[in-house]
Amino acid sequence: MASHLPIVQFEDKIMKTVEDNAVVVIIGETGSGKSTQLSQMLHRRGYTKSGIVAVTQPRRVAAVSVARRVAQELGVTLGEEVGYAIRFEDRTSDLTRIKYLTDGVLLRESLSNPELNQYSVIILDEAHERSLNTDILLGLVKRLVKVRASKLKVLITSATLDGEKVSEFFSDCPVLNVPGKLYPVEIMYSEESPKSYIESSLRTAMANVANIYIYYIGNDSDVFFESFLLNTSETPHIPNIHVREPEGDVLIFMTGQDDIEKLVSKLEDRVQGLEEGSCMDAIILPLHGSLPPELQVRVFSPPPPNCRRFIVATNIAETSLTVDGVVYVIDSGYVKQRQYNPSTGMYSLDIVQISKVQANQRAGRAGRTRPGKCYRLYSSEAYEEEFLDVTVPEIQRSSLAGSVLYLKSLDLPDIDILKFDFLDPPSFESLEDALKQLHLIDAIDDTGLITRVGQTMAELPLEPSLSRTLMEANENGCLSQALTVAAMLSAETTLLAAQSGKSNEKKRKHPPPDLPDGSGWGDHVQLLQIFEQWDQNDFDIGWCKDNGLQVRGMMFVKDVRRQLSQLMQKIAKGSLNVRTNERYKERQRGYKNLRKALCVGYANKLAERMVQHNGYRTIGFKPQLVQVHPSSTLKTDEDGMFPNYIVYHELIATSRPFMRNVCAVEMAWVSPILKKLEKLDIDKLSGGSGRSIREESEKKVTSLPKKEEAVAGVPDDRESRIQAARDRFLARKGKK
DNA sequence: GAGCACTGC
Repeated sequence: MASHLPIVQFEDKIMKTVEDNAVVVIIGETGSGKSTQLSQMLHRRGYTKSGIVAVTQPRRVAAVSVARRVAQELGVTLGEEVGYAIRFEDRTSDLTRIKYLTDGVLLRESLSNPELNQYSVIILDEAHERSLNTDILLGLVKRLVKVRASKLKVLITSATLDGEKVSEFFSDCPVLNVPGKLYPVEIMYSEESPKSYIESSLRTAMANVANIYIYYIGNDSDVFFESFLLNTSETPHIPNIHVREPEGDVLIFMTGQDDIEKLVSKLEDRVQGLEEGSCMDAIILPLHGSLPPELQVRVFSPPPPNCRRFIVATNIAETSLTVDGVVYVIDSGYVKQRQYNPSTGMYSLDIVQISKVQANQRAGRAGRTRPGKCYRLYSSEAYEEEFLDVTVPEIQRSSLAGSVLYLKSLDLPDIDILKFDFLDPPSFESLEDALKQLHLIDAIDDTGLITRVGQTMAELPLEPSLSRTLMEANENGCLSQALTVAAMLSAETTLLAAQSGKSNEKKRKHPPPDLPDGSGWGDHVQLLQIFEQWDQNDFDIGWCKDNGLQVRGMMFVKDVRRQLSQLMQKIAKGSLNVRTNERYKERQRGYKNLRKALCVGYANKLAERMVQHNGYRTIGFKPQLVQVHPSSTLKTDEDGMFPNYIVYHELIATSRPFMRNVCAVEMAWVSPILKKLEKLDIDKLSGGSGRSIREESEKKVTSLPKKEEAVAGVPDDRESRIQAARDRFLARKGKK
């Protein structure tokens, strides 16, 4: 059946260890079969008699596909003995003994059943990816093991570099290693880090020897450098894969859409310049998240004979999508990562060095079908000395308002959020920021206790600002509209139809004239109007296409809205049906109520316009000068000025700090928030224990040697490393 | 006047 999988030989040892220990860490490399086999072994050994075996996955597709395979191997119908649960889709039944689910779903389940009594075993799979949800589950599960004594078994699968740390976290529980089923991958390092990883990737993939003469004529030093190296016979760091290496596809890791498009066009140019018959044909395929699905699936169809594919991808190819046929990997060593700064409340999207775990994951992509090669565009010294062992966990890069509210809502007597046992604790500042934000939106009182409003908010699968908006909208009679806005914002990035290439550039600058404009109040109102119009068009798919909206995204909005409506049903005061009022005056009154509810919900995301110009200053954080994103539909008055106060959905620094998705609010609604801010006492909010913990944690940090700090992921050190990496990156990219 | 990596409830 699955006897070819390496893990099967270890069954006795694994099961003996599980029997003797409450928690076991399993280090299983790619292809070991851990995701499909562990649950079946436990089933065979009778662990499914006393409860269900739960296996969490960070991604929906993984939960579904692994469940499907296990059902097949056991010869049962999916949804019976073996099932899965993801958002909007619960394919389990009373018969279910093995259940695959996303970590988010398990977290939601523990809200209604904090001890997760239905499960006899919980397997946290892919824990090394360190998703926000997995990290919270790790803390909860650690507590559960104590609470449920010997009745619960926990298995955690992770990566080599992380295993010991997880084991320490669980009182030095045993760590078992299971080999993977990857073919050997030869790793090649560059001698030094390149000035430009686009150029360097290009050279590695397809150096153009025919152009040497032309290059010599140019006097640009970089160009000369390239020709010099090409002309030397011992140049292992310019491997010229396409010309020198036997068949097999090439996967190139870039950081984002921009770089991908640049490299794709350069590669295409080189393919044009190749001498007829000198080597095999080549197809260049971009692969990134904002590519429409029909273009993404192109990477799954095999190339025509005598043709090599070059897949230029973002991180999406690191874990989410597996491309068959890849034998060569080119790794830039960088990734685009979102980080949150709790003192400014701002997110930024930075290009940072990947971790060793990521580098190895990328390399592994070359060895799935036969021995492969990985070309690292950085030196082995950089890998050893600069790269972090493990990716900085999401919990240290995100706003924690939602997670803190969730933990508070569990109301576990023995858990204090500020002392919560995290594998990698977030900074104290970040926790304080979360408490402050939660207090501003009435989710916790001034002593840090969760309020009734907060309790209901936690039950909604939304970020706190939106949950609070729904609560308030329910009070002032615009819940239906607020539900729509919340659902639209949940899908926002997948809403607009993807633009491919530059031909659509013009279309984007002139959006279809019949899409509503938010009546000048901003983007929330516009999102509401768009959905209402779709409703008036009987949720017609053609209507979406005509208006440049992604059908998938809009269907998702409908799903989310339905789910939220169901959750709100119990407390709803008015109708939850989408219904647009035909009369202008009543519509305006509806918008006013909605904006008012948004102002209450987004009290933690408020900005005040500067006196003389259209820049805004954030309120409630270390003040930042920020701008309304140019894509916003917010209107200026007859003097060309924006409203005095707005709330924003997100603050993100790209080329500059921008507020994305804003809504005009009124001074009268803002005043109570300002008063609340004046009275805010952070030490009281953190239950009085704040100061002592802060001092303790500061002491801890200063007493550690520098190298240890980096390993422990201490934020200050991390930031300087990120900054250093960014400086190096910018210097290489040659941004003058 | 800008453009966002990837997930998930």
